[in-house]
Amino acid sequence: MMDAFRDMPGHLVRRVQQMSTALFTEECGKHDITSVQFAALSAIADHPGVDATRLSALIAFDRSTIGDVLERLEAKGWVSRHASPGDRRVKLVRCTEAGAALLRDVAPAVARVQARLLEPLAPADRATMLRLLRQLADINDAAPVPLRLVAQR
Amino acid sequence: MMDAFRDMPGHLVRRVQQMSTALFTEECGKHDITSVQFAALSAIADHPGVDATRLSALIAFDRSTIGDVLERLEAKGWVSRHASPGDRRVKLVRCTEAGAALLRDVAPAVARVQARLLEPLAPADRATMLRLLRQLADINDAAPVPLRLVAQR
DNA sequence: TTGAGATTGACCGTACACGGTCGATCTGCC
DNA sequence: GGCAGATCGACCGTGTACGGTCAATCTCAA
Repeated sequence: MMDAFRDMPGHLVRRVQQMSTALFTEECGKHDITSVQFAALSAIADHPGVDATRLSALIAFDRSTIGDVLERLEAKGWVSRHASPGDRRVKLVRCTEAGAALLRDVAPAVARVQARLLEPLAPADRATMLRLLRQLADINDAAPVPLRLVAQR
Repeated sequence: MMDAFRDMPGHLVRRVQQMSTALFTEECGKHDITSVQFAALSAIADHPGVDATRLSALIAFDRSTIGDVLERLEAKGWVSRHASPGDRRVKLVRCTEAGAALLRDVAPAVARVQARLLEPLAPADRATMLRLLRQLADINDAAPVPLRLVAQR
């Protein structure tokens, strides 16, 4: 029973996530962007004029975290925030030209991260892994109450 | 190409890790322990008298992080730290009786977390997922230079 | 034996994760 | 028309991740 936690899916997922982050830093660090910032910027580019709450749902970020991330993206000149004309509570976020250029520049490096992450697996297993991961994530999306909200109580 | 990042393994792994943490909090939160603290305490119980550096290697924690985690474990009375008789730089960590009791108490909840995390998958897929995750983590262990160190340059 | 280099734990700074609160604002229902 | 309740962004506190530095200490080779 020694080191039982080594075989626990929770621990293994944490390890793989760690490898993923390390790969991202290695491939994209020179662009001064993190994986979290890339996901946010990417989603903003795909959804011009989103607000912070909708964005956090799109990329599964905590609402409390997204504010800081947006601030860093804005400081780097990759996004701009403007008050919504219709609702004075809302700030709409848009990708700037510099942000779009950066997305184009890092795209190859990001693709390399995804390839290298699954590279140790047999080719057939890579597709399986992707399918199973997507299945877990999607099922959580479709759940009547997302996990996070359950955990809150 | 809309929302391409949704299909990236890196993003999916982050999502699944998120679900794992949420499940752990839901099942074990009432014991006032996090998944990280559980892994550390569990490893300490299995390796009485480890030092912080060796412990961080056992559970794949950052050396900078382990200090804070140990401090919290010690504050809760679950571990004790003593200077090593042979090497005055080293502090040896041991699990206390209270720590051992807590490990026994949370064991069922931790088992539930692991089961619930893979529950959405077909029974055959659960074993596959576990195998592939383990394969990725193990290969990183066996690498001549672990990923983190590569990233450090 | 002594000094160069490695190792250890403490500490710092930045980035995330997430639960919670607050004031401002919008909504629908009475 | 007005108020209860929902929603928005900002902010706070704690825990984790990780790269980096520092002083104390150990090791080994010259």
